[in-house]
Amino acid sequence: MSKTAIIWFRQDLRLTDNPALIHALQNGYDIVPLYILDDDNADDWAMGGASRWWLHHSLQSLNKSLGGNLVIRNGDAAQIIPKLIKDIKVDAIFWNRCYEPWRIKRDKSIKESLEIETQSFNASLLWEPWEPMKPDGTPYKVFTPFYRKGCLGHSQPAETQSAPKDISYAAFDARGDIDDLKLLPDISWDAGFKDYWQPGEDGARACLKSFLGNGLSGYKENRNRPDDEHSTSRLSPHLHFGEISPRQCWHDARAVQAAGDAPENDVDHFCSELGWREFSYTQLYHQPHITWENLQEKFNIFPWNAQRDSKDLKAWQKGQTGIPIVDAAMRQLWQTGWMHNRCRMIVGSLLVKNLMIHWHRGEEWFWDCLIDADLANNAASWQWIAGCGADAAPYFRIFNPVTQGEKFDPDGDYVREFVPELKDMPAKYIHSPWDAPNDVLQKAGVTLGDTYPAPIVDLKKSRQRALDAFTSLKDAA
DNA sequence: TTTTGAGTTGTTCGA
DNA sequence: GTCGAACAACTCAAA
Repeated sequence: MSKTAIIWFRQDLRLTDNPALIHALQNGYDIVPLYILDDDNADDWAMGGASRWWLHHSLQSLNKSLGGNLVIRNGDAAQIIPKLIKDIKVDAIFWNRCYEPWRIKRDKSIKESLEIETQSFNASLLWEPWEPMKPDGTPYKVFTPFYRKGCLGHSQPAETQSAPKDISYAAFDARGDIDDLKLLPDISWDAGFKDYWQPGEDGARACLKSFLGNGLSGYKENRNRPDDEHSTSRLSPHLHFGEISPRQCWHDARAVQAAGDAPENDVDHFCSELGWREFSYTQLYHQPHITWENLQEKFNIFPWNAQRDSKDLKAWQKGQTGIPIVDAAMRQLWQTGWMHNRCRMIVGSLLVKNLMIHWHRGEEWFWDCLIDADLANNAASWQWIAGCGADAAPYFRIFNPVTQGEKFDPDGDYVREFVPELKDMPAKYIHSPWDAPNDVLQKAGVTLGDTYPAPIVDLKKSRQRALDAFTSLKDAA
């Protein structure tokens, strides 16, 4: 007599190294693979537009790998799952854990309410958020000891498990249709996305392979260069949707090192970036309020400039600030659904410090626009750049976008790619066109305030204003 | 309990 | 052009 199990796919849209799936098959279950788009339970954090685009294509890829057997539902998982269990004769349900507060709450409630066997597994993290703890049992608040002692001192990341060879499916016809989830936008702002990305497990594997071959060696230095498309792994959306496991990224990178094809310090640095992802998840798990509340309470009285929200925020969002590297980065985000990490810091610093706009506005915009939008990483990183996080940048660390541009995009190629109005500007002035002599501007066909905006903010004055605002916090405390 | 050393990612200024 | 110091003081982790 065959047994049937639902495999509830969530942020683990893969067959390789998928513990819930492998567990079911090893224990002789026929499976019903299921995906539920559950906006009902998501509180403030229903998936953003760019993420939905990615999800649509990732589900199509997964469904293909599953021989067209993926069951699709839309709505409250707490109602859908009991109904499915009743409709199909199901003996067990298995899933891989998610760590967003709303999902933890929902999954716990579902687990308690079901009368069949349920079991959850770890597919998304190298270490569970409750594993790297200080000797006194509390979570780390500083990255370096968290990673070195808490993570590396805890255990080696588990080995990668192969994809199952044979999958037996339980008979079930009412599968539903991915198209009915209406994940793609009505207005086709996503036109450029497909040129840059291949969602799905095959795309994820290709992405890792390309990075290990082209980007890993030299990563520690080159990772800061937005003008070099191979300088970062670009694995973030694949990791977010679980199309590849962090364990595989870790072990495959170490294997390249063992083969002598990448220096140890580059591989260490890549692994520590995976560690930062773990750190974000640990923070969110132990302090679920970080999505909206300043981790450092003294920031609760910070004088954010609410008046600037409308005009300056729009200019920032649309890449029309008149500051080239910022505009290039914000347009990269809009066009490709992704932004280089170095640039995320630069645009974040400008928004929060120079424009003194609340980090919530940046958090919301990134949530909607990023294909790799991830609750833990997004919240923790915005708190970091705003200076109110657990292990945040010191307040006086305010990025100068001109200096940053000259340092990390020295030829201006990144700016030229995304800000074509400036494509004929010489490298010397491309990061600060307002400093260029008239004849240089004229030759490049640039008229500030006409063909390209004049800067919306004076960098020097606004820097000082931010410093003064932080000083006022200190005085108030 | 107390003490000590350290803390992702920067900028500016002056020698 | 290059280099080191100042930018503050605080919290965290661990001895």
